[in-house]
Amino acid sequence: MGKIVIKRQSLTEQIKSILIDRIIAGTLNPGDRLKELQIAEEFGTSQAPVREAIRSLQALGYVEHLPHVGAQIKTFSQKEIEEAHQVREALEGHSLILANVEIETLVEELNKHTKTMHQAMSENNNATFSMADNLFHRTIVESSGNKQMLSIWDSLRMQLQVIATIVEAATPLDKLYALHPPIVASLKRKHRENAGRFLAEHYREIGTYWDTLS
Amino acid sequence: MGKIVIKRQSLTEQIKSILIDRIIAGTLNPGDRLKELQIAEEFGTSQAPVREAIRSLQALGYVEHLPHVGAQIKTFSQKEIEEAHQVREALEGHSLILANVEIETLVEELNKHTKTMHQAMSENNNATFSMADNLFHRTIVESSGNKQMLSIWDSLRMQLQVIATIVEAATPLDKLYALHPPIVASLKRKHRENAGRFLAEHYREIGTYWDTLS
DNA sequence: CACCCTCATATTATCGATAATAGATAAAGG
DNA sequence: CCTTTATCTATTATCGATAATATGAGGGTG
Repeated sequence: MGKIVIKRQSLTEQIKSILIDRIIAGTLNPGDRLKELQIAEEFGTSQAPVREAIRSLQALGYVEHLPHVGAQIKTFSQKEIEEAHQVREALEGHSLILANVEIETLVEELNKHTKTMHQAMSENNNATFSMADNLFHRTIVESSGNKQMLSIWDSLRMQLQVIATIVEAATPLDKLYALHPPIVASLKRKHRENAGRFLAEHYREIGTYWDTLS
Repeated sequence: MGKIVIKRQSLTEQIKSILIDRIIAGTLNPGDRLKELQIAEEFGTSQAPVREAIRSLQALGYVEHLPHVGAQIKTFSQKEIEEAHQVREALEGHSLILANVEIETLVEELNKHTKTMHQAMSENNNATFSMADNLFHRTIVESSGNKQMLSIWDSLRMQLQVIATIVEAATPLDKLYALHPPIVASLKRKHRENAGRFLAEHYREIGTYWDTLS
């Protein structure tokens, strides 16, 4: 029966998602402090669920927590961002080898995303481009059929989203776009190792752009 | 001055480490429930720090939490263990490519661990073997100079420690041992790609042993 | 002026108590 | 005898209040 399930979410969960939304939306910026009681007052709750929400944001890598001092939205050093890129490259590269699904299906889906990128590029729509770019890479990891791998990949999203926006604002989208079709093309020919090489090339280039910016 | 710093750790931290110790030591087994008030009573604290400690164990992947039901030590399915292996292979493989340190130094350290393994093997000391095996692989990831990669690798320890013990108890240590020297040998000749291949071989074999056991 | 205290203040960490919930058990109805 | 509904119980989730702590301001001292 199509009974509507009203999911009673705990306060902690609700607060957590609101805070995450704010971080992603940029209402909360890196460096901002999260004061438990202040937030509690805003939501009309006690300190406890806010505190728990913050701790769980910490586990997700959104905030940094110092004992007896408090939490603040995490700022990412250049080194950390480089590291995150390397981890992603490792995961994506290995996913290409594992790829469980039909290569055809994977290629098709990847093509969908490159098309979106292409479209966004011609409209100079950075937000859409960024999203499609993200989905492209996520699709690769998804194809491994390894949930943990995907969840780890996702956990790095926060750090990289920041820089992605910056890089994509400062770099010609066509150059970024051009890094993707070769990967798909290699896959289409079932040359997984080659696809891996183009993936490495992709990350090498991103690194270069990032370096020139910072 | 050599003044001894008594680190005043928060109750949460203390409880957390005690619980982790118990999980690793096997005092707490997969499936066991963690009841907040019961643990609180044992430690003579209130519910709050226990609850926080448990949530942080959850973040670390040691326990599973169900709303309004509670937490229990996580049990790992075969699928999850396989996934964890794949993630480790991805990270180690990419670390071999990144390896920042002098290859010589790396080779030397890896040799140290293979020697320990060899020694433990001849004494049929599974515990030592397992530890050296672990260190061997951890050293590889460490050599990448990527802290996040190492910390993710570490986070998979829990799941794999369980199976490592089982596999190593049931598989001739010499077969397991034999999988490592080729990796070092390739590295010594600066053939990183080859080293990667032997690493893949290593994980393939472990997977085989694991399959026959379950 | 630099340094080391002391104290005030803002905020986290912890407490003990209560409310809310899931799951088990018993009762009711067909 | 089975199914559904009500009640009970163990436990988590949340509350409001208090204790403990870090940080910064001021004030004294060399």
